[in-house]
Amino acid sequence: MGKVEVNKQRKESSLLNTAFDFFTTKGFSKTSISDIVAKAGVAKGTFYLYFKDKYDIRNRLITHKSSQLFRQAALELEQSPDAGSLSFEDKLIRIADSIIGQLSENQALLNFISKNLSWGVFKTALTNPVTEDDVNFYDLYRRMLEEAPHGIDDPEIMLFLIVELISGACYSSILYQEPCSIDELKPRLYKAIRLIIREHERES
Amino acid sequence: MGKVEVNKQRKESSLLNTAFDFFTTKGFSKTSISDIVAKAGVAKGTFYLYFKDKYDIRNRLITHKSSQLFRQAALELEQSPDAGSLSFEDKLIRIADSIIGQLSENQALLNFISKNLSWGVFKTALTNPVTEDDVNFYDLYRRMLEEAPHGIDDPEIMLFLIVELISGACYSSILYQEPCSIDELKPRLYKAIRLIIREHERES
Amino acid sequence: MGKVEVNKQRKESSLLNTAFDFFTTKGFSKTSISDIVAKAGVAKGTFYLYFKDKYDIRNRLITHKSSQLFRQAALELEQSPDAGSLSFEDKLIRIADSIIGQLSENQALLNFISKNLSWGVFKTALTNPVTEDDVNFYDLYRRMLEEAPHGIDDPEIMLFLIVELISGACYSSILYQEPCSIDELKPRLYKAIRLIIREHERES
Amino acid sequence: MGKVEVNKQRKESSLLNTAFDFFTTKGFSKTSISDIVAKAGVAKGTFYLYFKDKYDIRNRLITHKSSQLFRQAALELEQSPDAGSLSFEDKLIRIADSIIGQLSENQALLNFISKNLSWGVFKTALTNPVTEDDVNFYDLYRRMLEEAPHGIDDPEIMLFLIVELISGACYSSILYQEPCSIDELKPRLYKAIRLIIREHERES
DNA sequence: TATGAATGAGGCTTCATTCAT
DNA sequence: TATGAATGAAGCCTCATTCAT
Repeated sequence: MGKVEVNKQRKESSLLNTAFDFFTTKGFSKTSISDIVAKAGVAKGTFYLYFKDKYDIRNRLITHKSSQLFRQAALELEQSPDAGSLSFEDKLIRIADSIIGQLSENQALLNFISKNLSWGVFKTALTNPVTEDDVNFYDLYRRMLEEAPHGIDDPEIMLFLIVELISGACYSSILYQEPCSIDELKPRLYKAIRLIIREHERES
Repeated sequence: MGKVEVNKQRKESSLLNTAFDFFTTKGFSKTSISDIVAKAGVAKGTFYLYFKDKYDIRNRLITHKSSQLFRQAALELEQSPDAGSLSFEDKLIRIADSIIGQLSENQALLNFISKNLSWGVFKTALTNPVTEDDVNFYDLYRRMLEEAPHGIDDPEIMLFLIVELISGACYSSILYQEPCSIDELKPRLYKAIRLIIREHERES
Repeated sequence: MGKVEVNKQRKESSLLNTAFDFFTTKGFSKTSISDIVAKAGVAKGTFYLYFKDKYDIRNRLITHKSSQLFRQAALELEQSPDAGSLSFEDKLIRIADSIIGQLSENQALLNFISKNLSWGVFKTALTNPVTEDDVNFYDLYRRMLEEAPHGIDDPEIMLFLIVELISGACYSSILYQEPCSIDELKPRLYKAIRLIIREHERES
Repeated sequence: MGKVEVNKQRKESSLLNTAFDFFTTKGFSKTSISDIVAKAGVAKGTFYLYFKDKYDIRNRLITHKSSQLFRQAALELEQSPDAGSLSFEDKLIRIADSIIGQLSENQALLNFISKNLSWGVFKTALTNPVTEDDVNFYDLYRRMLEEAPHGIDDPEIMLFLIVELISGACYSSILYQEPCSIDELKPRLYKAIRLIIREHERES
């Protein structure tokens, strides 16, 4: 609240942003604390007032950035005029499409996240928002599930399969155009996702 | 031929094996050249006679180990009594199953490969065997394709999707039982793979 | 001001002195940073807080030591009782004699400086004092020139010739008594210097 | 004589030439034996059949190259049409001029020699030719002295002073145009040399 | 005579982290 | 809370030289 409080927030933010810039451009292991504090304009010791160590700041960044990805996707879905009329399957595809879009436009972010992502970190990111405006994607997902007409078997496994498929596919096709560009891949990818969803839909 | 040549082979092997042990137990970045040479019983300088640097030995290991994974899978398929009667789809599932089996039993290998794998490296590994007994999986895959009854659309993309799905799924479920154990995951995973394959099968 | 500042000064001094000792006894290329920090009693990393690298500390030493040489010579000249009555030519000879004297008594210094000296470094040393008590010899030289009765043509070239002659002559004769001892050489050397000066004196 | 003998000569030559190329371009300490043998096309061990160590090849190069400098200067003087009519003083100036000319046109050589030259090495170079076609400059100098009309006092000291003056002056003015270009310097330099010579000429 | 694999000490430098101020 | 000087282990790599072939 007080000036002091605000100032602390500013410092932490500054460190996070600077670290993110370096991690995405130079890579984690080639970025030094010196780099970060120098550009953030604080003393070396100060870094350790805000973060336990180098890994701490990285993990906080990953969860925060992943969360923002979903936050943005959820927002886009919500604000879409036809949101009401979309099926569960369509909504998931929309979310996937939004995330792929964001990653395409921010390849540094994609690289940073993929290199460090695991389902575990991921789940944490989506379940335990770090900032107040981080989204709790799991709540959203649960709400969506309720709308599914026939119910979904093993919804977490289903999400898991989809996330892994997307994450692997994006990394390779966006960053290296391998085995093809993301645009060429999309139809195939989305079809595969739809098939996985349908497979999990409970027979009526 | 001579003693020298044999000795060189032994040294290189020794370095590769030792490095692999360290990479899989301590991790790549926490393994030092000193660690490797000390345990391999050679001088530090000797390391640089065989490998350009630390990254070089890692890449050679990844490609070699990946190749061996497929080699073993191909071998098992070939030696299977019912090999002749299997459909294209079934054969792919068998290969996947073999690889997942190997990775389940060698989690250190799984960890090492996943952390460092990309489709690019992967393709290289399968296309350009480093050792003479490394398998050229691409040839095998091409032969299998020919047997597919109706032909396959975009066979490389299909393989890509399957590989990414398996690789992501294995990492999380084998190493961390997240979101469930690999055995629980298998039915869902294999079903998803079958769906992807069918989607790529050309309509008759 | 504070303790810290004083401590830093002490550390830097300690490093400079220790480095000088090693450079003059073991030689530059055979002196390692390890040698220096070990004897100076600081950590290896500390060295790099004060100097960019090994070359940096060498250059700072050369300029500083050269400057001190001239500082001492100028001081002796100034304090000499007959200073006022000396001609321009005599003053230069006095300075040369003082420097040669110092170098004779400190052969390690002579060896260190000669091996690394060039007119460029030299001029820098005399023009840009590094410590506050380093002397600006160029100012002194300019003042001396004004006293020359008829004026001097190309005073910088003249100084250059004298310096090169002295520096080459000292190195060989002081350190190796080749082709003769410095004492035997002096009359010839000073005569040569006087001739060079006269040659540059403008005809009245 | 035999083929073997010739082959050995070729190898040694090849090593010397290659080393010279590297020393003059990369510098002595940054040139490795590996560099030399690789380019010379011989094995590493072979190097040590011809030279004791790295310093050995450097010293042999310095003496050889210095000697060639004088050889060429002596040759030019000899072939000059007016050679007969030149005074002792003029002949020395001619030699100096030839050497300065050669060094101007081969700055790499100048740099190499200056960095490593001392009167001791120099004298050795001129007294003990290494190749059969290296010149014994001392003999020539002695013959020239005999022609001097009145005789020369301390001829070695005189030569020493001249050599040191030229060598220092060349280094700075040819390589760095400091304090002026060699062409601007020449009149002053030659005049200084003439004065030194005259000073050593015995009064009749 | 010639090779080149092997050596291993040692080089320089970086960096995460601590702690006195 | 903030600083930044100090640490010192550890990192990677080079290279002159040797020696078995």
